[in-house]
Amino acid sequence: MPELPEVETVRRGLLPVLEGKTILKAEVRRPDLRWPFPENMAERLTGMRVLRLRRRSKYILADLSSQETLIIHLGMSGRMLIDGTATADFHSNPVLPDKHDHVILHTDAPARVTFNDARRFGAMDLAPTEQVEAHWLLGKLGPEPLGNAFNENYLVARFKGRNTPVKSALLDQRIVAGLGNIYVCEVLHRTGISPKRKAGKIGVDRVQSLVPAIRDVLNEAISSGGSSLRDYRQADGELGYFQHNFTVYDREGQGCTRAGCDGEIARVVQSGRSSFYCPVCQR
DNA sequence: ATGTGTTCCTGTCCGC
DNA sequence: TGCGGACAGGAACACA
Repeated sequence: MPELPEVETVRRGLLPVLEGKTILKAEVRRPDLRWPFPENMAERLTGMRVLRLRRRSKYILADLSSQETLIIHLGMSGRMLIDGTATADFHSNPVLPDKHDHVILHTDAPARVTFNDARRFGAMDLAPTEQVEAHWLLGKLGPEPLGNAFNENYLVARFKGRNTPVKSALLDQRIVAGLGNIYVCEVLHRTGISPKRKAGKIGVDRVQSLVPAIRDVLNEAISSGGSSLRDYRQADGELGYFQHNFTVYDREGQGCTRAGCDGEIARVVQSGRSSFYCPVCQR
């Protein structure tokens, strides 16, 4: 589920139960996810106040009162579940954890925040807040697509001379940090660029058109995710469930939605990932 | 340096 | 109903 808009949606959903709150207890129910958890993670979280809950690319960063920052990545299947918001539940009605509930934070919101990740491609680490940007997971990330450093001149320069398909280039987190398979497909459809076109061989004006398209798609997705935040206030406690009407993603065989285009959405595999596109209007 | 394929893990869905 | 295979929103890593 998590590309940038989903991670941002999750972050916003977590704000009321984490930011400014204290972690009363941390349950670490296995030693690792994609990588081993840091030494004594439970102890280093317990008693800490979350000063600020930030996002960098697809990472959620929780700055702690201990001057350490908790780095969270959701991988492919990671979810943050919130429950126990009713005081009575929190204190007296613990729910039996699911087998994929790996880390549980009890806060004084009061709330129980559960990191659930079936495939375990997610990650958690702790780093000094002052140096967190240089953490090995974050240090090589490109600019935020919604920030000022990501602009037309930048993208033109980064695409110049690249022989890789534009699909791969936009998935490269060193070029721009936060896009994933869905939104790259959507952006390319919106700009009429074939995912197979080499990044270095796209006209300057078309490369430039990618920048506002990326911003628009991400902002629209965040807006939709924001509205879906209401879901977790309901009984199941689910957070960040993202609904969106895709124009190409997962629409193989269906008609192209572009006005006046009668193409049929195709699927091709590029470096192991599915690309969905319209062979008629994407060139 | 750059480009591509493999790998980690579990769950779900689809055809036989 | 079971079984095998394909596939899944990520990205580090090994290798040409």
